[in-house]
Amino acid sequence: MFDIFLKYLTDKIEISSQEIQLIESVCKPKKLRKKQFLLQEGDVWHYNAFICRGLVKTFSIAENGTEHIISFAPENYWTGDRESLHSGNPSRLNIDAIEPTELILIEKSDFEKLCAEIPRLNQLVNQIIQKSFIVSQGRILANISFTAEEKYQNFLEKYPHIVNRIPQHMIASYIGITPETLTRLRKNMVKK
Amino acid sequence: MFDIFLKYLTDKIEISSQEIQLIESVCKPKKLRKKQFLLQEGDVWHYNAFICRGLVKTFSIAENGTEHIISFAPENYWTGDRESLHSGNPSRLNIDAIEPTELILIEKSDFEKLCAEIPRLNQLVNQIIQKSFIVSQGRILANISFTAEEKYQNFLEKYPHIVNRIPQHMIASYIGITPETLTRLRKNMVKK
DNA sequence: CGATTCTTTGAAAACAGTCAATCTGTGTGG
DNA sequence: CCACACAGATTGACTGTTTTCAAAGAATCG
Repeated sequence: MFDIFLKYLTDKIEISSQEIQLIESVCKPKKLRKKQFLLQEGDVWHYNAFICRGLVKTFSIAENGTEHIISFAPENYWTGDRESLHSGNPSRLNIDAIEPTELILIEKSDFEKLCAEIPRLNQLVNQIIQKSFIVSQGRILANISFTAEEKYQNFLEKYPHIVNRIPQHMIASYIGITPETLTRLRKNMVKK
Repeated sequence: MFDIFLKYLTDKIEISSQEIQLIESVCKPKKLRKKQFLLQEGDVWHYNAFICRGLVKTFSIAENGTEHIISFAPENYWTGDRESLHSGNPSRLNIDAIEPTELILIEKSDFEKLCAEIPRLNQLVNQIIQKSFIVSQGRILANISFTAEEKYQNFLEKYPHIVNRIPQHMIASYIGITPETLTRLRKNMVKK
């Protein structure tokens, strides 16, 4: 499992074998079964999590019980709740596994030490956060300016690699419409 | 104008007088009249911009000419297009002044030098980006899970300090509804 | 196979958008 | 200082889209 993470890292930055050892020493591998929670509302999140295999989703649950999906994270993506991680407050989010998943957890304090020791890693992390921000700005624009159909199209274009691994009703949740509406809108799209 | 920026900085991080000189040497003050563009679609954005006084908005223009507002930035906020800044591609966004505005521009290359020279500043920048990301995640959740009325309520709660400086139709644009719908929804809220 | 999860369908109701007209307040130029 | 122009807000009537709820069909998994 660590080898996957290592491959990801060495693809992005140069690291010495000493640094690799340091990193490995703080990595906690974890496996999730389908539907198993990685983070549950009310708990404090204090990790950085890297997905090696599988697929998880981050979501919030409304008072009426509806799930609203904030993000998907397949292999080679990071996940977690940065808000809870940063503030130390109980999370309002949930993360669970859509597929059986293998991931690596790094404790907040360990991760900070790593970043202090390995400047390139620190840079990488900051780049990732910046990129996440840019992506989420794009999603906001889609949210406020696109029609339901355009939002779906946009999703298909942006995430072709994971579309067929995600049930339709979760895509509906992600783009902010009901599953029924998505069904109908797809029927319309086929016609054209 | 620089004094405002300096106050902001010294409130957040410690800086030596030498560093202050260095910073000041790369700051370009700029004034905008109401409705004046800071950035126009198609241009490449290569600054970091700090608002000292006034208020600007960042928006995208749809094919039919509708403006979709992605963010507001009043005094003591940063603005710009991180996507264009990062990629070097022409921007798809516009930034213009809602109020007469005074701001400070720092060239991308100068800014990078500053960050390299002043680690605390670099840290501050990364914190700001991380915070922006957390905020935009919250906005996405609001977008996909709230009703129009809740979105408006949410806006009032989150931005009380600037609500009365922003015309209603711009708030409507920001939350992704038409100005007419906002009018009606406000009338409903008064009743209760 | 049986159970569960996911998708589809239908009909009605709620909601939001469009377009055009009117109203209100502000500020500028004569 | 007034009148007029302009931007912004509101209203009405209408249309179109999306949700809701309930039920029935697929598909998948153990």
